Amino acid sequence: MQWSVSCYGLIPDREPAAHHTNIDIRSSSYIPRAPAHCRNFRRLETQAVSCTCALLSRTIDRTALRRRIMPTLHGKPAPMTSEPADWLLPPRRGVRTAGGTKLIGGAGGDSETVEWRSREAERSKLLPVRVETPPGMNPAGGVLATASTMEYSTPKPQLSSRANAFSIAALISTGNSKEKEIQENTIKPLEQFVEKSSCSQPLGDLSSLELGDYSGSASPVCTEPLIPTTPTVPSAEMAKISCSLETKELWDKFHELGTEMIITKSGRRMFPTIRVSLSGVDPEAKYIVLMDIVSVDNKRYRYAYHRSSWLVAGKADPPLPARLYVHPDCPFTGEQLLKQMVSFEKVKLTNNELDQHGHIILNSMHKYQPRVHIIKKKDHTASLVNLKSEEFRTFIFPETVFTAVTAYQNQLITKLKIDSNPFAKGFRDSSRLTDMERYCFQEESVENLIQKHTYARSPIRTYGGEDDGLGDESQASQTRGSAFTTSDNLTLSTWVASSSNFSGFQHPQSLTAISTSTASLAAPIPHPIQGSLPPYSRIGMPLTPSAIASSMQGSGPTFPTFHMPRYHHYFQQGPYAAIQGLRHSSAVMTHFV
Amino acid sequence: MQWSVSCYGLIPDREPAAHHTNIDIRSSSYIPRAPAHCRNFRRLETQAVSCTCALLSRTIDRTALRRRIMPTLHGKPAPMTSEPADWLLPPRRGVRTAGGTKLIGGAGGDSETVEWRSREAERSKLLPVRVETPPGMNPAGGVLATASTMEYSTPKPQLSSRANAFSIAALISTGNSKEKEIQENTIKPLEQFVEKSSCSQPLGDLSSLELGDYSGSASPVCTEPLIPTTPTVPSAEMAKISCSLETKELWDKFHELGTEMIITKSGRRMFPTIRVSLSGVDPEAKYIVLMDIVSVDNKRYRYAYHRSSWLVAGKADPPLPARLYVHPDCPFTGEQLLKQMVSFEKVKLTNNELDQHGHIILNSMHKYQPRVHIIKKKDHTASLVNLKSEEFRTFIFPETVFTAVTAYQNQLITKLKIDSNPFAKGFRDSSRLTDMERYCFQEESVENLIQKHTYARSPIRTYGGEDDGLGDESQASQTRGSAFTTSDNLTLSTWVASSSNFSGFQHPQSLTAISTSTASLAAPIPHPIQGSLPPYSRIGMPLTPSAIASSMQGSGPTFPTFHMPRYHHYFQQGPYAAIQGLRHSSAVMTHFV
DNA sequence: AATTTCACACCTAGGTGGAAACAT
DNA sequence: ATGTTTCCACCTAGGTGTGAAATT
Repeated sequence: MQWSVSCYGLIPDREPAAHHTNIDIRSSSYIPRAPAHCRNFRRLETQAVSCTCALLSRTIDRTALRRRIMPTLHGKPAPMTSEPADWLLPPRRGVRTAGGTKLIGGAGGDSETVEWRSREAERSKLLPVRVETPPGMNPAGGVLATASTMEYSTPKPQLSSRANAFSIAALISTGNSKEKEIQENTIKPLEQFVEKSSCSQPLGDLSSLELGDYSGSASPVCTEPLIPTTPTVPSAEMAKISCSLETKELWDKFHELGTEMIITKSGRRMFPTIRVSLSGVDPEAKYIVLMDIVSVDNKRYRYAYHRSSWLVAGKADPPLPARLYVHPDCPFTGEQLLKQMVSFEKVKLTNNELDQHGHIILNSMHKYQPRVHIIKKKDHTASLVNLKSEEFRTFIFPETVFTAVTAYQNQLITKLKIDSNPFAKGFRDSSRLTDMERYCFQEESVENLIQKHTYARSPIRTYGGEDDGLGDESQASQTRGSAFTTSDNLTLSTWVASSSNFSGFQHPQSLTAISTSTASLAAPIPHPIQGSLPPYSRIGMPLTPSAIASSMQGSGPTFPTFHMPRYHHYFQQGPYAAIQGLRHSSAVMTHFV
Repeated sequence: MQWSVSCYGLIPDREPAAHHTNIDIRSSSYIPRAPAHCRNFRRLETQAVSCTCALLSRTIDRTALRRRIMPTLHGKPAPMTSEPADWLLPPRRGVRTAGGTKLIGGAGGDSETVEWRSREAERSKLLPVRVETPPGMNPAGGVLATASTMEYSTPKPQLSSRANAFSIAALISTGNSKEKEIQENTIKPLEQFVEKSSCSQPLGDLSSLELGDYSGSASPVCTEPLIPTTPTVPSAEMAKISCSLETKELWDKFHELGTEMIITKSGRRMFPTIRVSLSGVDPEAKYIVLMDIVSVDNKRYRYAYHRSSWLVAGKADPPLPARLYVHPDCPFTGEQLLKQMVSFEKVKLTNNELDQHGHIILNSMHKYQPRVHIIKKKDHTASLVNLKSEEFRTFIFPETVFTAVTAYQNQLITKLKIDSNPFAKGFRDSSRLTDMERYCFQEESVENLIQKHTYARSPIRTYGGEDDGLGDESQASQTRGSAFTTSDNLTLSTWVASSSNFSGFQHPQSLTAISTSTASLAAPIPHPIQGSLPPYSRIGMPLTPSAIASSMQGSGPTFPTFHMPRYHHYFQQGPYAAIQGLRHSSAVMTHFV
């Protein structure tokens, strides 16, 4: 069985033989990506053209098969008879050249059939994964979602059908009220777990926080605390601080599907990135902004491919050394915080217990909640270790809950990551919006939308110096997070010392909806920042307690610098950041104001 | 006339036709770089193989001709009869494949001859460019330099001859005593200019520094000061500070040839990078480290291609707004400065007077001297504007003098940049050291040398956290710079205010040799830091005086962070950084110690 | 059988010099 | 005739998911 591909629009002075490639998809030797002479096609063409011919046909191994094909069985009524191992994946990307794409061959027997079957099956993954099919949803699992809820008519049957099924548009809540309502009325599986587990957990030994004493150790091995939800009453000054999550829409998209974050030995960035805007700070004061990630519950999970859902797989694995990630630009002046957002794009997650890079260490298949802390450097004459004088507040955004994984479980998460993370652009379907589709629906291309939003708004989070046209998504929506604050004598050292205890957990139940808050969040139970200390500065050394402590003494300013690469990077982070709603959920969730 | 090339060692399953390319070098259409199917060869082969077949033959335009061929006429006695416009450049890079290289064709008439002529002529550029042929040097200009001074026998005549002429080894002072002595006894043309101009310049109006008053303006247009060389006596504390230039050998190499730095509208980095190590600082104190670039003299230069030398072309152009470049990691703690070097790799040079990015603005074809300043943040309660209390010192490394250009003038500088800047690796001759040469001279490959020096030494400038094997050139040689210090009431504001005056200049005459200093450097004339203010922080805004001022108030620490990409980047910066001497010129040039 | 690791193609982001086009 | 600008191929550096292989 052979597929062959012809690419149009190539520079004409190449030999035709090089343009035409025959690949035996049954050959025992797997063809990795496009061969060099195929990849070269791309270079011969314009930027917009993606042509990876060799990938039109390939075999997949068991694991990939199970992950990619099996989940779709659940949602699709079409009977599956053949062994999954015999299936073939459809081309991972469509072939699109300047002149068009044409499948020439494809003379396969059952393979071809199966390929189409699985392609249809994949389309069924359009809608968010649910444990139960919610009322009002298509029981079949959303095979028709593309056309029905997104108001797209059926796309071209060949490559574009699958491509469109996973298109940005198909995965976005574009404000279409019908789908919007359905989603809001539906219990998301992740939230089910979160809320169930949070409710089942007692408050626990949060009161016995001062047992351990690792504060003097350079590399204390501390365990990860659960989320304490009952903060003390903050000082009036700290209470005024509010914190909003940038790119909330993107986070929401992931949250609906059940966010997963890859963890690797060498460390993997989070995507989406935690980005917050702080307000209510004193422009003259200095602040430390940091984040950590704490367990949501005491459970280990597994992903049931046949049900496309997460299941509890038992008790949590032994806790790992907890780490703080201090923002590399710390300390900030209040003035800075008011003008610019704080992006934690550089934080990395790892499953390596012995990590020496200061990455945050997590257990795979566990559920986690990132937290953002802000500490006021109140006393610049503070000693190195005695940090009892500083105040801090903690903000939690429930939509940022995620499951740590070493490989993606839910294919929709993979798809959403690919479509929204610019670094994964190489895996996108280049035929997402073909010329035909644009013509048929008079719809603006994604690129146009991005451009519009890029230039229609003025950058509010940056100084105006960089005239490179950045500023897209600068008014992207935000959401105010719930805040836990303490101004008592709990310190970073205490966080370290106390983190060897497992604490009870109660997830903020009312925070899953935007713009609401409950007074129960202000219960006067201290909220220690717990965990071992992160490495020192940019140098890669573990941050010792004294190092973190010394970083908070004094009132030194962040000296002016000229470059903003750190803030550049994800200002445009793929289609989502730009085209997802301009709403700004400005409701401040702090009840201390 | 046609050249054709056959590349060996390619992956065998490519069509032979694709391996063999015939290119009419007389064709009117210029072939830019290697065509795609030729470039592809490179990908098919190993990393070490570079194959850009199409460049074996090409025509060049007038400008390139004048710049590249004409200079070689001067040094070469061979008579030139034909018009330069008819010449052909030799292949810009050699063709080297895993299996070897073979010139198949080459049936040209005079073109071929001329090509060989110019190739030989290029070899004459081996030695530093000199205005006068110094005694002891080959009067012909060094055509035989490769064989004679480098103790290489005549290399292979074809591609490798030229390749070797520009090899790293040929351009390095490898410690070979014979050449070393010759070089040290020779007056370099740039130094001639520097010293002549410095001597001919009166001290000038250095005393009338406080005339202007731009200190309150956000974007004051100030002129660039000449180098003041007579500092006041520093405070005892500041006098202890010494500053050494990292990668001095690389700077020396460029200095010998007459360093040129490209300036572009959008800004161009410096190469080599200004990197200094500071010692004698108070570990507990906070410091600001910044740099600026000042005119060396009041002259404009032009490059005489036919003489391969720089000539004075008249008085300097009107001065441009002077800019300070504050190191983006400021403020530093003294502890940090003692542990790590300060790299100004991100500073950019521009010729755009209206630059809004905070890049340093220079006049093309003018000679400049970078300076490094360190300011102690003495009083953390200082007001925003009143900065009269801080002390600072200035360090000048004469080997970092350069001429700003919009296009390289001296071809040897181009060659050295290409060979030493990793970003220019694409322009390197892959055949610099062929297998044959290695065999003949039992010489270690450049790669081996780099590797040796990479792993033989332990990193001393970084914390040990990053275990990625970096640390090469970590003990690379340094040289102590001359220091100008003041502890009087001259401030950054004063620098701004006074920079609209042209000041006299006296270049430190004794600093061209390592480890010497003259007492005249300590003459008690204030050394203001002058110029307009750089943009604010990473945000891209011009740095206002108050911004720079506020950055120096308080005693706040640089908060610990985890990543050190900024310090990674140029730790390995091409062969030179690694293989150029392990000497550490540790002689401290400050006479205040 | 489930999960983790690894090498790798393919991106983003941006630093190089070359050559032609442009400006003066 | 000389100097400058622009575009581009070709690098460095590193962030993506992929699928086979390794590990548990």
